[in-house]
Amino acid sequence: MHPFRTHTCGALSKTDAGTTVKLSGWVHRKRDHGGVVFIDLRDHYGVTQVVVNPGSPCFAEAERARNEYVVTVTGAVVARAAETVNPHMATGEIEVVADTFLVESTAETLPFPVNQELDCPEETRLEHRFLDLRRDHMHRNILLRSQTAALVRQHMVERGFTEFHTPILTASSPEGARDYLVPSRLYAGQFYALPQAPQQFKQLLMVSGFDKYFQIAPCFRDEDSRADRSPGEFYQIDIEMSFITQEDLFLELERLLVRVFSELSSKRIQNPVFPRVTYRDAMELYGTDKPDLRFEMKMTDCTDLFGACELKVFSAQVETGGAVKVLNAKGAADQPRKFFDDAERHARSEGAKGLAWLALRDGEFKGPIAKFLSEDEKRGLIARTGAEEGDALFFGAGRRPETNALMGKVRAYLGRKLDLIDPTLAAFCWIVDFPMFEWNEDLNKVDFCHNPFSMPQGGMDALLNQDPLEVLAYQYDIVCNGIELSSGAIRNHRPEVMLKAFEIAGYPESVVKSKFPALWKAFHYGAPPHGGIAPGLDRIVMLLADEPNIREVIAFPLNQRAQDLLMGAPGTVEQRQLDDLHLVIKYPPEQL
RNA sequence: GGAGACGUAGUUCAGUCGGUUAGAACGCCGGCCUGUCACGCCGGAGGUCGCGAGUUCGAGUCUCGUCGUCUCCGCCA
Repeated sequence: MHPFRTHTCGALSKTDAGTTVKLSGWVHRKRDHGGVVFIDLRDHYGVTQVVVNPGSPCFAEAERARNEYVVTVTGAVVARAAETVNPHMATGEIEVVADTFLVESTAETLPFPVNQELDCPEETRLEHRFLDLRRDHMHRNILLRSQTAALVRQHMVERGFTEFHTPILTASSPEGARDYLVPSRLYAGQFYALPQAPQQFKQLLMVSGFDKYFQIAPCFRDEDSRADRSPGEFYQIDIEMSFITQEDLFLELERLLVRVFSELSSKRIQNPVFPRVTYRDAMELYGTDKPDLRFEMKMTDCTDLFGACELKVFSAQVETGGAVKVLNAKGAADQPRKFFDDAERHARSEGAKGLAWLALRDGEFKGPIAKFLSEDEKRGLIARTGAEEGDALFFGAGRRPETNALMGKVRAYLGRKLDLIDPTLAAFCWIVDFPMFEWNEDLNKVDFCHNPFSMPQGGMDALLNQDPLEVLAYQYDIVCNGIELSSGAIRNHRPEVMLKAFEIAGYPESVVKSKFPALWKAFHYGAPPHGGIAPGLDRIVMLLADEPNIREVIAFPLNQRAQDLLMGAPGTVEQRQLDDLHLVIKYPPEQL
């Protein structure tokens, strides 16, 4: 038919004037003047203005064109007259005067405009994702994702890492998230599971003597979604190294992230050597293990100031072992009443009964609880929080963990509302020294806090001689701008230490052997000390693109209810397929 | 599983205290227009106000239920 196009719509310039080109693309916009017709033709590379003059034999065909028709045009590149140059357009110095104009395919009325970035319901966008991805914004996000993956690969290979492909059909793992199961045809009643992460495989590779592993690994978890958590599947930059310390791993990952963020975003990295914050400090100062360090505000523990306070909810905390935590919102005293009301409403929506506040104006504390505080208590507050004229203090009181969590939410709210967050910053930090164990309230027993395969700090000695709830692990998180990119750990490569750790959490030797047969066996044949991390690719791209929602950086995401409305997944299958897999469907009562 | 916000034309939205025939912009269809670039001008079509009950003389508007979407909690070692 017709040969492949000779040029693209993004790169023509004055130097091409006089040449004949063949362009193919989508009708981005049409301006029909009756006489002359202008068509902005768009392809993957950009937009070029095509001019169709009334005398042209293809004039009638061009007038037929509508938005998003696919057309092929041949014609001469012509330098525009000075007064018709469009400075807002990369190709604005030229235009293509059409000799031939072929409509390749037509388009129905669009469910949403492609040529402008208008908000429209996400459901509509996902049902027409192929159109949504044509839009400049999404097109750029998906390109950025590709560039990120390419840069990560290049960097890791340059650093001496080897890329692996680990199995997608694997065994169900007993702990962690809910698995996606794949029924076995050959073995009735048995199932594969899609990997929640290649965790055990990468550790086995360390035992196999590959000492620097990486993989941009698909991971599958059957858990509910969030704005920064896609349902079903996501990608991790999975990394594991042998013969390293926690600090070695930190330096390696800092090198990668600093490079990715410097090359692919305009954000300024707050500290190229990421601050280390202990888990305990993170909870006490920021009320979360993923603090947004783009702004400084920390909470102050004022529990002991209020032992004799008239406010029972304050004074009670000293006796009951709870906490009174205070945030100083600098300069917020003059905020309108609505600001404080909204803060309280926000706190209530987070499950708190109330949130107290004081404003320091004209040298005096003002606010609903001011009259209950003694002069000593007020002086103590000023000394403790550094409150000055014009500041506002926010109080939370109750059980320590819940109060920390609540005030963490309030801190995030204040950061947003008071415009304290510098959007041009990338503020990374390491959260270190996670506890090895925690108290499980439901089961009334000691349980693993995070990954049972982490090495306890102090090794066997710590497990034998310390209160289990005091033992820390070589377990860490990497956080950026309040988003957790990954957990990681120096692993426990010693079978006897592993056994002891599981014993403390109440699991006998038989459980370790039966639940984790591969690692258990491998660690008996010379296991190197090793550790790693697996930052989420989707979340990194989300930060690079400055998107609030992870679905904006995934070409074909599931919706919040884990459905793909475009492809129709999940969907029912033929009885024959069920028979092959030895499956009988047991419907819940409401679906019968 | 729980909570909150939202649901009006293809799309984004307005719609007053419950009151006549539910509006605007963009898009779509038709006509006019030879230099626009978010082209312009004229005309037209397009609505089960998510769905179902209820209150009322009268419901887009109030109440209840339900469905859907998003956000959060639970969950995500």
